[in-house]
Order: sequence, then C-alpha cells, then structure tokens
Amino acid sequence: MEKSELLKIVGKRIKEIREDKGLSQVDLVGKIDGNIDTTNISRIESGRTNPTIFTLHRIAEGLDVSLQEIMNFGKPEN
Amino acid sequence: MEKSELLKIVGKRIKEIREDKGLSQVDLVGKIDGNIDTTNISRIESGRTNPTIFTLHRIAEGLDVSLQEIMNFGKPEN
DNA sequence: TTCCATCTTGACATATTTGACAAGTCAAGA
DNA sequence: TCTTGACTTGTCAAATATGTCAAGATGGAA
Repeated sequence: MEKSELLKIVGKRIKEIREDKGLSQVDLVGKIDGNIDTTNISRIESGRTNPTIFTLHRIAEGLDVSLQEIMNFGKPEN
Repeated sequence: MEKSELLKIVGKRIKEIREDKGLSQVDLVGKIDGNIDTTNISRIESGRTNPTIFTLHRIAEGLDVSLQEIMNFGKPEN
C-alpha cells in the first residue's frame, strides 16, 4: 500500500471513531494525556502527516479504544 | 501506558514475529519495499525509537502480517 | 583462536513530526 | 449580517525518526 493511502485510511478511521463517540476534536484533545492540539488531530485525520505509534496510542486512549481497533481496516493480506 | 513501555512492547512483538518466521533482520530488510536497514529494525525492536505508522506498515508487509497483528498485545482497555 | 553471521550502538545529515499560535474557511443559527 | 463552533491551513522552532556508514559485541562453527 502506498504511504498516502495508508495515512488517509488511518486518519479516516480515527475520525470515524471520534464522530461515532460524538466528540469534537477539542473534546478529544481534552481527554488526551500530555500536550496535543487540534492542529495535529486535524493533520492526522486528513492523512497529511505520518504519526508515530506513540501519538496514535495517545489518541486511542483518548477515544477509549485499542490501537488494534484503529488499525482495523480490512486488508487481511496487508 | 508510558511511552517507553509501549515502544518496548511493540518492538518485542515485531521481533517475536520475525523470529517465528525464521528471518534475520537482514532477511527482513530484503523483503521490505524502499529503503530501510537493520539499524532501524534493531532500534525499533529494542524500543529505542518511536516509529511512524508507515514504517511499521512496511515492516508488517515484510513480515507478511497485518498492522493489526503487530498491535496485538493484550490490553483490551488500552 | 579465527572466521562468520547477527545484532547493537554511536555519530552524522536530512527529513518530518510535533507543539504552538494565528488566521482562514465553512456551516448553522440568531 | 454577525456570531459562534468546528475544522483547516500556514508558519515557526524544537525534537526526533530515518537513512547511512562505521565500529563494537556476541555466539557459533571450524
């Protein structure tokens, strides 16, 4: 899979989970440990940046889901 | 979860899968698209670096597993 | 011991993520 | 129209991931 494709898929997955939980980006940031702001959430959700695993981990925690759930986008052959 | 703890867990998981498949780091690098070398594999496996999702994706592809499988380390509450 | 394969570690340059702030866009509603 | 909330986008500095090379450590086999 191409880099930009992966980043878009991961971003969409995060946005999907966040919206399912009825959270705004500001809400999410408020639930995340340490410093992070909506600028980064926005860039990650739109696939414009290639986040580190630790950043994704903090987002997952804020969303109350596992990292595995964020990676849950079909592609069994991956 | 702490950053260093997460990185160690992810690293161990990658090393575990790689060794289960009987691959050396050099073997793995040979199966990965684009540039990557054993230096990075070693640093990631030992948790000394915080890899981006795309780097993990390429490693997963080289190991013939999904990203989800690499994130498969207990912690349902995460 | 000497080789050899494997892995780790340090140093370095480059690229990019991250955090922070400001400004812009857009839609909904008063 | 004006305001407000939500999100996007640009810029900047600081931190760090990545790629590369070289050297060191380790263990096994000859």
